[in-house]
Amino acid sequence: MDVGKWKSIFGRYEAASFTVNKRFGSMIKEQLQDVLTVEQQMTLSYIKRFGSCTTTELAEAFCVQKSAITAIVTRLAEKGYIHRLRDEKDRRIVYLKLTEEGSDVFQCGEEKVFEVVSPYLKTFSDEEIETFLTLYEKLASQVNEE
Amino acid sequence: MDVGKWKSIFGRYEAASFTVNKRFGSMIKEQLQDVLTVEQQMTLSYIKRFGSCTTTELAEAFCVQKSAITAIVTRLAEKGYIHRLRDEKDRRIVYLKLTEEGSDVFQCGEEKVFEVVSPYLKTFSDEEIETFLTLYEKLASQVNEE
DNA sequence: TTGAACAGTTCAACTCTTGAACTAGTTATG
DNA sequence: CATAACTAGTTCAAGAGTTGAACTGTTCAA
Repeated sequence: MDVGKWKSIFGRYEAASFTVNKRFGSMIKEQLQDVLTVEQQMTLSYIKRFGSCTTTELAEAFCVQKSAITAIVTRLAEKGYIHRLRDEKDRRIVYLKLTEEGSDVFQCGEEKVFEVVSPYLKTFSDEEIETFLTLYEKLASQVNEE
Repeated sequence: MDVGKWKSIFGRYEAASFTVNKRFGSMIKEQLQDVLTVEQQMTLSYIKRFGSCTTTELAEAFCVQKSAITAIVTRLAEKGYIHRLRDEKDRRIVYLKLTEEGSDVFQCGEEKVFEVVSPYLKTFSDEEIETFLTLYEKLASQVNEE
């Protein structure tokens, strides 16, 4: 009931996320220049966070088919930023790890992204940012329960 | 100063937005099926909101080159969802408008997207959602001041 | 009048994505 | 044990989105 209220809330969410995502996305792309694409940076980020991971894991986290991940990983491997390691026990599995260079390139990009994004976060008070992040994280965890 | 605190906040923002955007993006794509892509739906949404608009306006709003918009608009026009109207006074300008069918297709997609997204928004209390949206909108407006 | 600026398009090249078909390896069941 | 079903990952063709350079056509100002 009160569908109108929720339509209005949905519309506000749509508009805000559209603006923030397009603008931040464009700034991030600009910072990464021609070194990495945004998807490639996120892929390195994911692997770095978990130390190593598989194609299947990445496909689930990114909500895409495994073949999409294979393509991205192949490009990153060609650039020398990732290497593939076969599991000795279960030889179907391929572990993805960052190379030394991949780790450096990621870190450098992340630093640049931080420099352009953080000024916007800093316009909020401590309390505001904490409230905002807590609610955003709550939304993320709800959405993650599939 | 206190760079560590802002790195941590930045990391939390990155993680939450990654999860929410990938999951919602995938759900939205699934709802739109093979009728429209997400970008196409957002393009129709923008035109609908303003009644009519130009390629240049869309390129600015979407933070992409004009040629990217031309490609999307051409596909939408081929499907019969948009028509192009030259300005009679300044014949360089092309106004984009939805066709009857384009408006219907957009509305139908929007309804389906609402059905899958709104349940997640509804898990918040009235106060939480209002606080969250107010802060998200504040971020959007900050980011919009280029 | 002519040159600069602007709106939009075209084109080649690239990345990302899907979905189907495939290879290779593992597990379960009779 | 054999073999069928499943699993991990890759390959491939096709299509969407994107960039950046070159282009057409139009407007405007010096």
